Amino acid sequence: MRPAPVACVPVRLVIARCSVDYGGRLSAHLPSAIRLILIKADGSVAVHSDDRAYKPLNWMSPPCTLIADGPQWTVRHDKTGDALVITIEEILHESRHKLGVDPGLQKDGVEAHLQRLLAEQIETLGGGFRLVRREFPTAIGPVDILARDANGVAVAVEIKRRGEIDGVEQLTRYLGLLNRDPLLAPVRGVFAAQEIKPQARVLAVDRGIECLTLDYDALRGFDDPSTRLF
Amino acid sequence: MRPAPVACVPVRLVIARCSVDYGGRLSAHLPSAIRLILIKADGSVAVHSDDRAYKPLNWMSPPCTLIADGPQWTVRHDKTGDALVITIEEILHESRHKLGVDPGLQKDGVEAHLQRLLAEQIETLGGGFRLVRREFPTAIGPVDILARDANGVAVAVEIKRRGEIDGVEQLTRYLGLLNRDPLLAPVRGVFAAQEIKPQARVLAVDRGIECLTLDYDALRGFDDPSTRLF
DNA sequence: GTATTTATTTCGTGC
DNA sequence: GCACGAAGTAAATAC
Repeated sequence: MRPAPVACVPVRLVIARCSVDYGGRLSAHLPSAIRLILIKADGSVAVHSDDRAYKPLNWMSPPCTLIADGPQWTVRHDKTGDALVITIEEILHESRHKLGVDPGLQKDGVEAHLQRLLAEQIETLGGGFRLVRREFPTAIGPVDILARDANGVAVAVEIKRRGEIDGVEQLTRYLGLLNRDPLLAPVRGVFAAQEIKPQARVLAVDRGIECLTLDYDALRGFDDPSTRLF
Repeated sequence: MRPAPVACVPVRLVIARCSVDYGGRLSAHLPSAIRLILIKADGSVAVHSDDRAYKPLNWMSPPCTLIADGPQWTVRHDKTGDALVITIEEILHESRHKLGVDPGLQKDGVEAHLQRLLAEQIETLGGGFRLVRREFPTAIGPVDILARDANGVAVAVEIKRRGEIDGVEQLTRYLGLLNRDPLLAPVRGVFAAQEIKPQARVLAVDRGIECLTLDYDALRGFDDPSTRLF
């Protein structure tokens, strides 16, 4: 778990003519030039030129402490002692902005996207399959996909990018619960993942759960591109 | 060679409430929040929260093109077609700044530097050692240093900052090849690194490879320290 | 917790 | 231009 950013400390943007020295695992020097200095609420300091994409010319990662002694700003790593020394010659712009806590990135090449693709192409599970719903609610959390097979039998699908034992355990818990519902029981279980670990497969088969290896590219190929943002 | 930044295009700093979608090798989504959008002269766009150090939440690397259609900013990669869609809800700050061309980072202390220092001070390996050449070519790649010891026996040196097992494997392959050459065989092997992992050391010794821990500061001591900050 | 593998890796170097 | 290795790799995952 990454430490929560201190929301009351604003991000600080400084445009300045400066030179920079770094001493740590390596030594490095930046001659004088106008650069962007980005000081984040997490304490990190990054010195950017207007090229090399998102990567700074030099930086210090948290946990670190910035001490400004006149025009000499020293950023020292709290643990390793690595130091970044920024010598400010002229400040051309400075502003501070409160960003607040970020909800963070939702990566989707992962489970959620696989879930959507599989729901759209439910017959990947077998001919005659029909989707009941995604995120089918249960008392212990939502099942990724609930479907009915060609015979009308309920099928609970747990989707993972990489199928491991805990995913099988999770699906087992859902199946135990769903099978208590007379409107659903008996419920088949399908464990679907891009890659299923041998141990997980053994456990699944032992519990009567079927395994399905998902071909992400193939699923994406059948996708209707007109319905997507990209 | 990276394309020269277009100096007349200023870096652009935007603080905005926005949501972001990315579609490329993976799909990703950022829910609405206040973030820093950094648009550099090289065309790159980076969306930062005020944590996770220098790494943006999401970004697009050059060469790419930003097209602003009202509040929807689409950054499309010119070659792969990957797209970053930033939906702007509110702009809280915007400024542009001309940085000019950056003289760039002068690095010091990586493998290449260790190699140079050791080649210059080849007697670190033992009295009477002579350098044959750096980057001595073989069919499977160049050996970092080839030398002769005081008895004229060939010595192949593999240099790493951190000595791990794969470095020993690499040197082993070189030695196997070099020892087939009657002009060189028998060839001694030396595995030199600032830090050698115990497993790597055991493997090296087992294969008759000598280990040498490099003292970077001592090697550098022969260098003129007055020109350095650290 | 440590060790190993991945990455929208990025970045440099040699061919 | 492409293949390969290194990175102040960092971050996620296996054990």
